[in-house]
Amino acid sequence: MYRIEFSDFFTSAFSVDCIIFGFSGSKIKALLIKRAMEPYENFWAVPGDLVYPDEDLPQAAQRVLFELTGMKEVQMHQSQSFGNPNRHPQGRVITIAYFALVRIDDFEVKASSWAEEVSWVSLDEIPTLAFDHSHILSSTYELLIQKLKTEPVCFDMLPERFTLNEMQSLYEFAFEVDMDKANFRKKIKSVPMLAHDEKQKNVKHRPATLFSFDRKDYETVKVNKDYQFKM
Amino acid sequence: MYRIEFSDFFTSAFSVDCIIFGFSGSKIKALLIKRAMEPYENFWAVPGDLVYPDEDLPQAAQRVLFELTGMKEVQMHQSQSFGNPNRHPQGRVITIAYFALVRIDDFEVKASSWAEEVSWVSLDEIPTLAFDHSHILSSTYELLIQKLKTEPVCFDMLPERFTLNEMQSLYEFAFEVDMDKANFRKKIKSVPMLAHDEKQKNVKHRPATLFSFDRKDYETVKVNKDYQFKM
DNA sequence: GCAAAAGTGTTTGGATTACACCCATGC
DNA sequence: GCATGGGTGTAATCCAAACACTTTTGC
Repeated sequence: MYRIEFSDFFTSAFSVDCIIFGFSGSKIKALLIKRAMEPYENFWAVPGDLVYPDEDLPQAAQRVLFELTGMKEVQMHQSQSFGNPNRHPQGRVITIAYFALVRIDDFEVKASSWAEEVSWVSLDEIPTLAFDHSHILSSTYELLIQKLKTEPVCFDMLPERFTLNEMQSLYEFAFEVDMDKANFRKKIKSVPMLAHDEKQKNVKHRPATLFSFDRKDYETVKVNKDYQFKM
Repeated sequence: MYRIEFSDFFTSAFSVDCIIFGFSGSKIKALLIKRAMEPYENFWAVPGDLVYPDEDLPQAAQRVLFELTGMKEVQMHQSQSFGNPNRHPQGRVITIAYFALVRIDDFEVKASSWAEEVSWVSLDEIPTLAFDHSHILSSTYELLIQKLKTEPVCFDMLPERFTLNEMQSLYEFAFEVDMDKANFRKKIKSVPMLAHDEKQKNVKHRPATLFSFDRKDYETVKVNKDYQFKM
C-alpha cells in the first residue's frame, strides 16, 4: 500500500518557531536571536528549536522561547507550518510557527543556550534571517495585521494603560496609513475601554488621558449584542 | 544540550488532511470518506494520510486526495496543524490540514485505496469523525467563513456561470443570516462580474441572468485602485 | 506667548437598510 | 390567471472622511 515501510514514516523531526511581537517607540517589533551555532551561525533568526517526541506543541513553544530568551509564561497562538523538504540542512524538519503579542516592558530578555544575542527589531528593519525565517516572519506578520483588523489584540501589545495616540500609532504602523485623530477616536468609541483619572506625566503638552481595555466588558458586549470589533 | 540524542528527534511522522469544500443544493459541503481500515474503521473522516519523508506538503495533499477519492489537480491552501501527542494511536503524528474550494460538478469522486465510500456532506449534517477530524474540519470551516468575508473565494465553489441568487444563498448558508435581495445586489455591484446574454433554462419563473467572476478584471482593479473585496 | 499634542464639533457624500413594486416564465 | 422567483427604485438612516476649531501643558 505504501512505497516504504510503515516504520520509515517515523523518521522526521519537527520544531517550533516563536514569533513574538511587541510595540514600542511607535513601532511594532519582533524578538530575534543571533545564532551561536551551526547551521546559519551568526545569522539572526526567530527563536525556535526541535520539539521532543512526547511534547505538546504549544508547551514546546513556551519551553523553547524560555530557553533562548528567558521569556516566561507567554501565551502562544498558532501561525502557519512550513515543511519544504530542503528547508533544514540536517534532515526533514517540519516547523510549526507560533506567535504571541506581548508588552515589551513586561519582560526582561536575556540570551541563553545557543542564542548569542536577543533583540527587539522593528518590523521595518528586519535583516535577512536564517533558514526560511524571513518567510515565516513575514507571513506571520501578515496574520497579525489581519487579526488587528478584526480582533482587539492591539491591547496585548500596548501598555496596561495607554493613550489613544499610542493606540492610533500602532494601527498607523501596522496598516501603513495616516489616520485622522478625530475620526479614529469616533471609531473606537464602541470599543469597551476604561478612561482613568490618571493622566500622562512629564510631557511638554497637554497630558493625555490614560485608558485600559476592559476585556470582561468586551466579552459581555460581544456575546450579548453580537458586537464585532472592527478597524 | 538536549535531553535526548539528536537522532532521537527524527522519530515522528506527519500527515496531511484535505478539507475539500464545495457548494450544491444551497449548502456548503465537505468531502468525507469512510475508513475501511483500523484505526477508526468504519468511521467517517476527512481524506488524509501519511506524508513520505522526501515529499513536499502541498504535493502530498494532492497525492493523498487523489489516492482516496480520485480528485485530480486540486489546488490546496494551508489551514492549521494539529500535533497533540496522543492524537494518533500509532505514534507521534503531526497533521497539517489543507483545504480547497472546488466546483462539485467538475469532479467525479470515487472511493479507492483504504477509503470505502466518498460523500459530499453538508456542513450542517456532519457526523462524528475519526481522530480529531471533527475539530480539524470545524476550525477549517471557520477559516473558510473568514475568507468568504474578505476574499472573492465564493466563485471557486459556484459554477462557472451562476445566478446572483445562488451566490446569495451561499453567503446566507455560510453566515447563517437571511439577506435582502435588492441590497445584496447593490452590495456586489462593485465586484467585477460579467453578465452573460445566456439565461437560466427550464425554470418555472423568470429566468435569471447568468454571471461569471472576472478574475483578471478583479486583479487589475485590486492593484490599480486598492480595492478590497468585502461581504 | 508659543509649540505641541490633546481633544471636540460640523458638514458632506456615500453606503446600508427596509420595503414596495414591477417583470418574465411555466402551468 | 396565478404562483414563483427575478430584478429595480426610493427614502430614511447610518457611517466615514475631511477639516476646522478649542484646550492644556512646558518652557
